[in-house]
Amino acid sequence: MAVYQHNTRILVALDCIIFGFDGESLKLLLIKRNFEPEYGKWSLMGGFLNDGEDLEEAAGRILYNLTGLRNNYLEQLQTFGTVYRDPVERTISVVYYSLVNIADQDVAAIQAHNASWISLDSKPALIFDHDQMVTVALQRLRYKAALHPIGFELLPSKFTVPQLQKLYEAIYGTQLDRRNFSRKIMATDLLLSTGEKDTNSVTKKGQLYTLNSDRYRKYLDGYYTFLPELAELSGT
Amino acid sequence: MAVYQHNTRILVALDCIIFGFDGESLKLLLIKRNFEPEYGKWSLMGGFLNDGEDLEEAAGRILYNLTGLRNNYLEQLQTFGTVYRDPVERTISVVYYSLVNIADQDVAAIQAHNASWISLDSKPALIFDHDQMVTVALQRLRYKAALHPIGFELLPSKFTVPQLQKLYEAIYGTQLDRRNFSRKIMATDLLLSTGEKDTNSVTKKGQLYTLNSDRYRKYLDGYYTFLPELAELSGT
DNA sequence: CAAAAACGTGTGTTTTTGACACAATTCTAG
DNA sequence: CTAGAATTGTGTCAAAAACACACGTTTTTG
Repeated sequence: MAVYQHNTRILVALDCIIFGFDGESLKLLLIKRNFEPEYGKWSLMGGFLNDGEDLEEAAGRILYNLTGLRNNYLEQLQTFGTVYRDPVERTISVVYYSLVNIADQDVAAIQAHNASWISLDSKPALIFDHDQMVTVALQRLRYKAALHPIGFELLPSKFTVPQLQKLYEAIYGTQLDRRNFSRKIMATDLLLSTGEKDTNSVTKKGQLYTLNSDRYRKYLDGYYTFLPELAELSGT
Repeated sequence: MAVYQHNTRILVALDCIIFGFDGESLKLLLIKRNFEPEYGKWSLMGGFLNDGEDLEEAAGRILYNLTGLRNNYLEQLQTFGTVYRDPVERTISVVYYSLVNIADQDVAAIQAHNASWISLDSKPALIFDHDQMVTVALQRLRYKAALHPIGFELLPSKFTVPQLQKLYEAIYGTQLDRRNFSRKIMATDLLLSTGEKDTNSVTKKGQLYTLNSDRYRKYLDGYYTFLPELAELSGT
């Protein structure tokens, strides 16, 4: 087999940023490392690209190992490649982010990896450039969720409108008007009524909806400003 | 120096998608290869990541070699990493896209690389997965240009509103209403009047504006729907 | 059974969009 | 040197969307 001459081959890692939502706050699945390097510190879940493995496939494998979940929302975020980002050896890292329904997790797999769900508010410092990765991922999540209905990926298959609103409020760290939010979401025709009510609620039980997946796919292609009030320019 | 054991090191390439605008149509700077592999075929400008070189730095180097330009708009698009994308040897490619003012190019450097500006409409087939890269880049450009004022990067420092409109029409392949477009752009306060007029125009000479760079930077952070009519869902 | 908490729907005002009219500038043809 | 064609600049108005609030309903708790 022919090869390219005179060019350095380097390590290719993958890191996964795994978002979840517990009904109150946005969470990350992080690992307290019980292995080297950086034993004892917190990091993202990661691994190396194998021979004969596509990038997307490798990201899926890493996600599956940790959560037991397949077919989640998984999107390439960005590749990080400054020279000394990994002090052990030069390594570039292709970072993916994933949105999972926290209820579907494989608790045993998570414990086996010494991982836990941490609120973004109380996130510890992470190794290498993983903090920067999380920052970029959160930006991307905010960006995409304002224009595409990907928030549903973080909710159970049946959910109420107020739950969805709490999710958006957690993602953006703001308060939204309940009535306008409801009208906006309903206008998309993305929700299918199940007729059931949320039995977990303490007070009035909200109506449970499921996602209209045909319409969902269409909304992923185009874009729709779900939350115009979030478009505000940061500097003004 | 410690190293990670048992993991394959692979080649990391970079490819650059270089967009330009000639006043009529959106163009790509493509290379007719006079070197192996795939001698004689068309491809993107690319290269390999060097030791001691950041990814962003490498992309900038490749762009500079071809165009003689630095400090252009340069953004990482995505990393392509299916196993057999390069038949010579497994290689992942970190792809960047760049927006350049076509008037600033270094003609000698471009000729030396056997490159030319090709309209997107008449783009030849490219090697490997470069066609797919271009498709993704165009999607990204359309996405970003609808929400951030990055179109200006493709224009000369002084430009008229009709020129800007022609650019948007080329990016999206549609016709826009002149009067509504003007109102929308003016409302952003992004344009600074120079008092001069466009002497190249054949008929009525339009007013030349420059970009208000302070406001420009703010618009890059947040988002603003420059062209709401482009939000239409592809499937409906 | 009264109060508190959360849910669901409605209404009016303001802002933005989208469609279109008209006047002004500049070159060219006769 | 003037009429007409092409293009640029500004304005108007109706419809749609966004925004700010009001009110009634459901359910648990004390």
